[in-house]
Amino acid sequence: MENALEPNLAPAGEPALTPTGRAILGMLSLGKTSGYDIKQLVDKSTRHFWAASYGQIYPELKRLEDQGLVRGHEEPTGGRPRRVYELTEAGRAALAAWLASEREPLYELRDEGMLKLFFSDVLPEQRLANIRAMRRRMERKLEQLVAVRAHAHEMSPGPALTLDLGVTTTETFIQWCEAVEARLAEKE
Amino acid sequence: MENALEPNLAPAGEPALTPTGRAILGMLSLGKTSGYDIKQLVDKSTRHFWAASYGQIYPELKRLEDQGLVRGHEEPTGGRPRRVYELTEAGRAALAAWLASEREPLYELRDEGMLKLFFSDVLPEQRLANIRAMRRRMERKLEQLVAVRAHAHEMSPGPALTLDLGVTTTETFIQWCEAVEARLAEKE
DNA sequence: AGGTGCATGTAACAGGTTACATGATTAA
DNA sequence: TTAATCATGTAACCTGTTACATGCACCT
Repeated sequence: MENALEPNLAPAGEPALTPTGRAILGMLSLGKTSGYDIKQLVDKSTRHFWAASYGQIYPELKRLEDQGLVRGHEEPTGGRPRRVYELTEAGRAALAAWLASEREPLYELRDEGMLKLFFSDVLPEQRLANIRAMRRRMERKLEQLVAVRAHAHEMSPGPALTLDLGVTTTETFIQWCEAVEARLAEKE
Repeated sequence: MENALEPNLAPAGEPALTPTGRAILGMLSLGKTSGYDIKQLVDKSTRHFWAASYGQIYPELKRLEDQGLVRGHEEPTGGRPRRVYELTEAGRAALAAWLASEREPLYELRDEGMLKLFFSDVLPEQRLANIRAMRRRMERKLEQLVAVRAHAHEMSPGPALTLDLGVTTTETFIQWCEAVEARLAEKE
């Protein structure tokens, strides 16, 4: 009988963190910021493999503060309210514990383009168009990744490596599409 | 002002389909089966880019039947109940409409391994271990993909191409890991 | 007699998105 | 003055997973 642990069960004593909670702690390790800025940063940097919405970020920051992992204080910009958060010592420890944890990391992919390709025998005349559409999407993604990489010189190893991996796999995807497109177009 | 359409809004007259509903219609295009068999097939074939659980499949089959897109009837195996579904004409048309649709396909990725790499500057001594863990996971995935590919000769183009794309990108991922691991190990 | 696989289904939960509400600041 | 951007937050909704409940069939 397998003694299956719950995926997010914290290892004795450590606070339970949601996946988004972990991501937010990570973002705060890059410097103290507001919920709004976290969203901007996510959209610029990790969105291709980890997205987040305001509806998730703001409540999560509150929960993290309740757990003592982050500390927030008001830093209004003129009359415009602004709440800035930073990691506490406990938060930094929780972040390090996560990074060192050997628990199977969450991996979830839902790719409708691939699903369309999988079922493309039903409508073979659409197959080439589907692959072209997938390639175009990947080209857009590559463009954005490359645009961010333009700041590579100011990047530390973590983000730089992640970005490079993204670029490499995206390029492979595009090359595969090009090769298959050529093969399919030839047959016509 | 952008006139943003709801993602799943059906193009006038066509039945609204959930993402899982589309996947189920696709699976039924491969032949009539039961909910149980759909789950087995998904786990064997599309799970790396499109998973499904019983809790989703059974209610969805019922909804699809209510919409007239599939038709189910009892086909017990001895005393063991079994409900087998097949596409109706309307279902086949909905499937074709989906495959031909130019709506931006759903793409969702949540990869905690990448997130760990992104924040690895907080705990640089774990970086190499994180990358190794990612490579091991990808090697397991590749193994499963290759195992399915052993039946490639009996596969039609759709599944075969999808599988090939999966193998190609996974191999690239692994090669990237190997290269970076070598670079990091050298520095130590 | 007992374990594994076949087979169906539901209820509770978790996690996340979207749309909405609100309002200040800044640049055109 | 008006649009875009900064900034926070919530409620309703959607989608999906997990755990559970049930029971037959087959093999050892």
